[in-house]
Amino acid sequence: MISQTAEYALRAIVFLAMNPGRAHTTQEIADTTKVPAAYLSKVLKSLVKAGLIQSQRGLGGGFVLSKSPDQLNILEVLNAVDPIQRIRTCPLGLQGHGTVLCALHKRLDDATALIEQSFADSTIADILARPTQSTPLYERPPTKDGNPCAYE
Amino acid sequence: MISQTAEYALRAIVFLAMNPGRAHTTQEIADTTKVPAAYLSKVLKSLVKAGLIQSQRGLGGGFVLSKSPDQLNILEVLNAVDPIQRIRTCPLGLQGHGTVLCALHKRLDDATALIEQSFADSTIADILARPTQSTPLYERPPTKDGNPCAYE
DNA sequence: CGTATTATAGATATAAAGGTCCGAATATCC
DNA sequence: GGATATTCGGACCTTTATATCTATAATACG
Repeated sequence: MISQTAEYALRAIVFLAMNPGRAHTTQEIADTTKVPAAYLSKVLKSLVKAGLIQSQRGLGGGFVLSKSPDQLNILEVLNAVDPIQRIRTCPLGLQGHGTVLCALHKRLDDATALIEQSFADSTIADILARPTQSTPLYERPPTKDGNPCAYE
Repeated sequence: MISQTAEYALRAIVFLAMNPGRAHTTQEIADTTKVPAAYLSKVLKSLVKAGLIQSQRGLGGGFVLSKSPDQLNILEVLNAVDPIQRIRTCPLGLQGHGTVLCALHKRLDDATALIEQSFADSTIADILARPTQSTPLYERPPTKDGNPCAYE
């Protein structure tokens, strides 16, 4: 459905949203989200480039969200690493079709639009707020002192 | 959104649905649908294995649909070559989560379900019936005698 | 200033998807 | 039966996605 890279990006964003107040290093995010650290580093770079997170080098450095979780939706995260492609012209390259899609590709693009809208409508804050039996990314609910990484 | 392979499979199925009555060779389908013939051959093999189309070797052979276009939906075609994967267990492998997904993965699976349903609801016949300005796969509308390949 | 810490950049390796090729099997036509 | 057309099965190649590794630049702290 979404690429591995997009999945990793979402995990990182959700982690940062759940742990605000200070910067978090690649290693720290990687450990909790169970993502290969070296690869996560690349993904985070893309997120910085897209302006979704900010980075800080050196001691005490790491990554923080650029904006509040209720102002950030899933679609923005996906588009930063692995853009959802709408079908705008005939994939067969037929001249007569031009920008008017045939029924098949219209149907496929409708589905794409559906997903696009669905992701645009759900913010990261929605995910954090959503009541479920298990906390995102964590084995058990975070501790009161806000340091969930003490677990495991 | 969907893989290249899935796109090719759909083109082939739509082509066969639009040209019933006789078998069509790999080359014939490839030419019209603008798909590399050698690769299409592989895709068609998958469709035969899944039971969506039937093959016939030798002179006059080729491929035909196994069932009527109104009994065949897009989801079946996709699942034959590139199955849509629902998220059933926690991708992080967290024990405490088990089969109950956390909010993030619940959200992603909801989107997957949305697409799955959307594709299950549209049959190949729907696509053929849908009025649009351009005929699926073809530069111009098929001729009266039912031989659209005369074009180009 | 020197050292530890951390992101950044780029080269390289591995796996999966996409694509090609060819010989064998099967069917039709004469 | 022989010639021809066509799928089938598998080996092979190419490109892209995923992942790792190493060196470098920026920052903080003493």
